[in-house]
Amino acid sequence: MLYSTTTQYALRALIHLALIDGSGPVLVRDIAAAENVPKQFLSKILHTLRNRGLVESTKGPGGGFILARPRQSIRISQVIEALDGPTHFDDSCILGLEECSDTASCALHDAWKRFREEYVKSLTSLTLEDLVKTLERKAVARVRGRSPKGVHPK
Amino acid sequence: MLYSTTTQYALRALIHLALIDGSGPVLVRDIAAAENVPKQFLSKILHTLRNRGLVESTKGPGGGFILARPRQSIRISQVIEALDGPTHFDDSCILGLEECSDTASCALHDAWKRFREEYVKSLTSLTLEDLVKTLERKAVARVRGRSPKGVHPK
DNA sequence: ATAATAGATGAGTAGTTTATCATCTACTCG
DNA sequence: CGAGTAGATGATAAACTACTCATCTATTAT
Repeated sequence: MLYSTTTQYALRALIHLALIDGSGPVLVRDIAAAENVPKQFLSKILHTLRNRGLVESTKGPGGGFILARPRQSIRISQVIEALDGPTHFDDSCILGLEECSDTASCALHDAWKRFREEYVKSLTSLTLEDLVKTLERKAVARVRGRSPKGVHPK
Repeated sequence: MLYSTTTQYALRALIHLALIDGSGPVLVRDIAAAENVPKQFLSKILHTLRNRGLVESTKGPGGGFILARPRQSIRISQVIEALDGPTHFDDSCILGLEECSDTASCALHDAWKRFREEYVKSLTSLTLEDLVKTLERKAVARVRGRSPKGVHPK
């Protein structure tokens, strides 16, 4: 598993918030139910996302969580960094060596470096807005796909 | 960290064995010292590598570990699978969803799929032999690089 | 005020990972 | 055979992850 459960839950919660962006605060309880995630655990994850400036919370009736910034300005890489730490995207050695740089490097350094750069680039370019659009596109495709009598786009 | 400590140690031990391939069995103690890894822990990792058919062990004086197959026929992907399980290269959902296939997929499914395919391909094509050659090439480059009076290759 | 609502937070539990220790088994050599 | 060598293995411990429980604090409505 590439990401910890914590990071997976965080991404799912933020995607959930991005999908209903603008409709006011969302309850932890509702996110937990919709995403099938333990409520109290999610509460703590959202708390650290708040400390990282990704969401805002309000207490009391009518309270809940909203995105702290517009969804097109929250990058997936920022979410992952917020929870797994900046070292996730570091040039740290894949074999766990202390000393592993471009000049004195392990056997997998070059292959891993090329790969990691692609990875970081793609996660840095993706925002919550992009994910919402992807989901909307998929939803449309599914509806068309299941239309009776073969109603398909040209 | 992409790989568990266990997998990192296993890769380092196998690369170590591949480097001195043909010189007879190597002691756990020697691998542990060279790779700076706890000896007894490494012993257990090597034991599971033996169960997976990647190394062979002999007890008693003159004993130790050797590669079970020629180094050009041990793929990096096989080493990782041997320890992290086959699910590591699965098409399992990056967001941890139960239901996430090409038809009903999460917001990151497509991006992740493209990426994972590249990743699996590169680890499947790399063998221990390739890593040994990489290290040898690097060693040569370093020696040339530090030659006095600017003795560099054309 | 006070009752209801909703997030915040400390303490504790269960399971996994990463080890360490002691002991056992198998093999070689003299 | 028996002494030494080297891997095999079970028990245990520390640290981390993924939670749960109980309680506290802040906000709103009446």
